[in-house]
Amino acid sequence: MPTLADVAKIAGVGVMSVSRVVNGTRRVSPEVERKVRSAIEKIGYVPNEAARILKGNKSSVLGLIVPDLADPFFASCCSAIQEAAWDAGYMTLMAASGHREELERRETDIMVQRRVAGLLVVAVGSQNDHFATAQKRGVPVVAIDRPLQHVESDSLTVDNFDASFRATQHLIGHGHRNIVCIADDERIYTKTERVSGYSRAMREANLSVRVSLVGAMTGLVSDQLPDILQSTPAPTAIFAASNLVGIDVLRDLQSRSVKIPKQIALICFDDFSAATLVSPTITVIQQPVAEIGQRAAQMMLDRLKAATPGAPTKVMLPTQLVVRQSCGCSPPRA
Amino acid sequence: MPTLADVAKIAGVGVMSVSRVVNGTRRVSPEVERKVRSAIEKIGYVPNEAARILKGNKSSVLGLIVPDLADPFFASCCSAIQEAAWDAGYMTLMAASGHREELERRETDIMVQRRVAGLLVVAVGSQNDHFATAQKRGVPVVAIDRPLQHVESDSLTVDNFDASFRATQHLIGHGHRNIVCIADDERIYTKTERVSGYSRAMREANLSVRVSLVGAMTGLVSDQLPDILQSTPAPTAIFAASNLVGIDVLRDLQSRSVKIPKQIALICFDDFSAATLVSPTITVIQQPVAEIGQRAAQMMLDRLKAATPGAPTKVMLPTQLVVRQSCGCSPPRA
DNA sequence: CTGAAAGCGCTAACAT
DNA sequence: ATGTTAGCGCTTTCAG
Repeated sequence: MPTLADVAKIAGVGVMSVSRVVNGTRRVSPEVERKVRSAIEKIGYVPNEAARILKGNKSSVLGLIVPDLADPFFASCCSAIQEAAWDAGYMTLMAASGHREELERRETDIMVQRRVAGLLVVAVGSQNDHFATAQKRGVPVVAIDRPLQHVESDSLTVDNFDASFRATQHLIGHGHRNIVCIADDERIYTKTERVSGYSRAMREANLSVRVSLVGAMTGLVSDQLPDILQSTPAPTAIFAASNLVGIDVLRDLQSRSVKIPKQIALICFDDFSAATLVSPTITVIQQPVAEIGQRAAQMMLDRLKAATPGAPTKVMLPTQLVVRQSCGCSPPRA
Repeated sequence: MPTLADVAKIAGVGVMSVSRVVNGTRRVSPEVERKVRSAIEKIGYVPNEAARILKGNKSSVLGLIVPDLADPFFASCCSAIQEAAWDAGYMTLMAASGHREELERRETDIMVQRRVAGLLVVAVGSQNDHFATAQKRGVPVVAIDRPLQHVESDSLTVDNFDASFRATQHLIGHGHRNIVCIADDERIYTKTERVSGYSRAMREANLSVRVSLVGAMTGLVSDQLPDILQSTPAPTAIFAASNLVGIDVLRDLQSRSVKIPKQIALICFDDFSAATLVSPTITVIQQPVAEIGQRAAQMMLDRLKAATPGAPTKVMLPTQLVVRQSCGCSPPRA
């Protein structure tokens, strides 16, 4: 691999002239510039980034850790972040934590070791001391989708509580009195917020709160749904606290030939591509995915530019209730 | 930031002892090891990766460039690659080319400049000289999903031709004689292979080849479909050469209340999550997404381990025709 | 088993 | 406007 010194030798100039031409740091005589450029061309010189980082201790690489890179929601976030980062001159190192705190910790440590300029993260655990450590080392952290427990940091979330609250009110407005909330049993921030929003709406309307947890520990949707449907008073609407749950519910309802929204209305947190393909189409709470990624990246860039620690910035984005057919607003097959 | 020398000073030993403890390069007396470890703990030493790279000129980072990080197919690939890379001690730098060759070129150059150990890429262009340059610089390239035109490299693809050939034969086997192939108008390898596979099957059966191109230049599916349906002889089956096209076709057929598979049968290249949620469920050609990522990563790791240039490895994975209802095999709502 | 010194490729700071 | 020097933090090499 040719080095800057090699270029200097061939061009017959000092190393700094070469450095100046390469980085455009200062004016250089056209004569020298020409010689340097042709030497670079000739031996195919490419600057060594590692040496630059070693010198300046700044890397223009951002770290991004999410639970699952294949999940459509996270993938869209990553996509938006990567694009915004690139536009600002940063590359993005991505890693999936597989929802495991231990892996997330190791990935975080390695990224810090690699001197990433900043860390964007959808955190999966509750300890989070590895993020505190990162910050102590001068690596700013932006939490996405969920705030960091026990650790102060910038964060960018959506208003899960309010969204669920309004979605539930929407169902109540349609005259539903027996509304069941079905949620994953994972204990993460977004889920508890969503359940809380639902609960608040129900209590405000003097209706009884009925939450069913499904998942690895509490059983599959297909196991639980019969019980839910046959409980008394019979539920007339379901609020699915995630699209994964919603899709399972939908599939199950279809296989039982339960008519939506006639027999059971359905609203689902998170949009999904099939929501407009099935009949009836599914009413969902839509998160501004691209905006989340974009704003999160922007927060990081601002933080990096400022270089002042400063108080953490907390942004909470609104969601949108996208009314389709499954809530009973408009007749299906319309 | 504390350095290795700082640790040495505090522990009262030489720098090399510290280095050896940190890397486990050689045996060190327990006494020294203890002192070093406690010193590391005390000042929170973290090795500086840049210095390591500068010394060794090897970075344990892989570069990954795909057209779109949010696309489910690419996202799944990325996910599998990242995981396999991590298990082998590599981190992954990801970038989206946005289907633009110029951007892809810049990203490639920057990654080479960053001394990535290898480059995995779903290439979008036809020039590809930037990949040739990368290889010349000692950065191996593995092409995923499509081979690199004009450039020799390892590649991992799926057998688009054979898959399309057999899917078309499947429709012919159901007695269909008028089968239309609808494909994106992008001029990429996978599309042409798919159209070729379809064409071959039709010609072998002495049936007339009818290909419709849709997309930015040739018009939307919703614009084209009426013409296609009303052409004579009336088509009784559609082979959609991608899931994007398939979903558009499906949506359009639904809105026209065309009965699938009774009036029109449908097979779609690429599985998609909605395919099992809609009624009838959609027969698709399934690509082994996770395996593609895994094997591609493995190819890269092998190549890095070997360190010998050697002849390019070309792997072509088989696909699977997942028979559901839309092809007419089993009655819908079964 | 341990330490000292050299140098990886680059740029900031100082000469000229 | 250009060149020279020093040193970023680490590991390889060579002595002890």
